[in-house]
Amino acid sequence: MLNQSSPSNDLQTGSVQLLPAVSLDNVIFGFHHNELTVLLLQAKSNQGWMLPGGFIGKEEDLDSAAVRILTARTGLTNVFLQQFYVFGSAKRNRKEHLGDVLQTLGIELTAESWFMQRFITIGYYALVNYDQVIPHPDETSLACSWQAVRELPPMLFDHEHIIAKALHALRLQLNYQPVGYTLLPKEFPLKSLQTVYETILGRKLDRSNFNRKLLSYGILEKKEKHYSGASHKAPFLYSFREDMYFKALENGLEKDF
Amino acid sequence: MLNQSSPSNDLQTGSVQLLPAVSLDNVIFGFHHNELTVLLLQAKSNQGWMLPGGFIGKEEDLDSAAVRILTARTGLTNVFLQQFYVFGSAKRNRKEHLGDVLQTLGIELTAESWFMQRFITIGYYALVNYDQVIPHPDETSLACSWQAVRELPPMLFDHEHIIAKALHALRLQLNYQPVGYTLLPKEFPLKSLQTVYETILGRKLDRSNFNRKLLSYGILEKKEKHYSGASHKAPFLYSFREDMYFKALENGLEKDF
DNA sequence: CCAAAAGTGTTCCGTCTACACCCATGA
DNA sequence: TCATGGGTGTAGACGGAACACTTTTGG
Repeated sequence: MLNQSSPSNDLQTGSVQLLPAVSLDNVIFGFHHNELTVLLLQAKSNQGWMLPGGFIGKEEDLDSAAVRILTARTGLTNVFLQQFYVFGSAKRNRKEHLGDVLQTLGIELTAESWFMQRFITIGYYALVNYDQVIPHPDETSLACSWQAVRELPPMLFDHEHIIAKALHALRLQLNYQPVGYTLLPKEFPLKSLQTVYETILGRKLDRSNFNRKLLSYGILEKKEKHYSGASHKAPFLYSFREDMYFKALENGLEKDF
Repeated sequence: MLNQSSPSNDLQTGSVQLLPAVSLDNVIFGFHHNELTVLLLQAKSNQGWMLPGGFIGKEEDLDSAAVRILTARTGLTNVFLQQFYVFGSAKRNRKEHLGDVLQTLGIELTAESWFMQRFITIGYYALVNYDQVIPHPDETSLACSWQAVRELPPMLFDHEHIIAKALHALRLQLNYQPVGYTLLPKEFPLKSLQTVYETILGRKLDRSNFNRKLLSYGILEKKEKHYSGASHKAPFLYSFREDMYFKALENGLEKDF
């Protein structure tokens, strides 16, 4: 019976029964030093890097599993997290590496082992505030740390491809949904938000036009000036108007006149 | 062992081993009598309607499975077929109905039966030429036929929701990818393409502006006039320039000047 | 000649783009 | 007072919406 063949392992979820053949990988984007970064795990076994992922409980919603996995590595709850693609090529070779990982854990492998079967993986991407994350490696990992998207370390499996696809989805999202609420601190100068956009899109934007456009959406609220001590005009700080922001996430961005 | 728990049934794929816990549903859109239609199956057991779906072979690419399932019901190969969402709520109740379906087939059900487990399903949508489809019901179905999207019959499971989500994805696609190649005959008047767009979007478009816009993409090629016998000016026929069309599918639509 | 639908042109308006100009700040 | 970067203004290009006018066709 299927139930018996699933291992009652506690890798991810205590002794909960897991859905077989399906995994989930989170591409967690942060923003630091004007760079777009991703939170990655480094495998103990062979020093390769991988996305924080996991499996889905037998009676667990997909979205809940994604949140659970994200929370386990970052400590965060309540972030923007969205499914973007299912990677289902039959040749997604987990196998040759996964053997190493599991041996490190002392898990016995046979040809029919649950872990050796073919997996499809569901990709989610998240946007989180870099400063609020406390990276937690899991048992199979040497390290859990941020890496610049522009110069990724050697990645295992097809995870480099998954990141590329996530970035593509994120760029599309910019066109019709707001971005930034979960990436930036509560209050921020417009220039920071512009840099976020520029970083995601990979190109420069015109300051004047960017300001006008973003303000026209009505999702920003002007706060007091911020004196940084630099020898130039102090910029105004802004915060997102939560009600408007989430409405815009649902319905898409449109100017209201 | 997992292998033994999967049924060697021949519902979908002969006696091939299947991926457990994952199914795949195709939303196959056609276009007929100025209506957007979907190809549906009617269950023998309770007369409810459902999407043509199936399971994935143990060593089969996801995309290949989607094509196989589509081909089985339509006879078509080589159509536009695209993954759009994974439905992973734990409460996706296949169960109460699936029992009926399987009893009709004489398959024995126990609580631990393979078919009774919780499934996630991967949604694909397809755009096909209505006239080229020869609907083939499967063994569990009374009928396989086109139904208007605007007045769907009573649907089983969450399939009405899946169709709604597919339509939404299709509408988004119109903004940055061309549509129509697989929906229309090789040569067609611009008015037909406009009706396709209007049907998908659910609103009227201005004829003049539509023509200008579509022609500006450079994916259409003007052919000879078509005399229909109606008492009005004969429209020019157009065909898609395949090279341009597929380039635009990849890179998105942009006018080239 | 007429109705119907295709084809073409025009005007209006809002948005995007590029760039210029002024303002505040600390050195 | 100077350099730096923030804030604001503006002219031109571009694209979408609405609508008018012309052309072709069969009756």
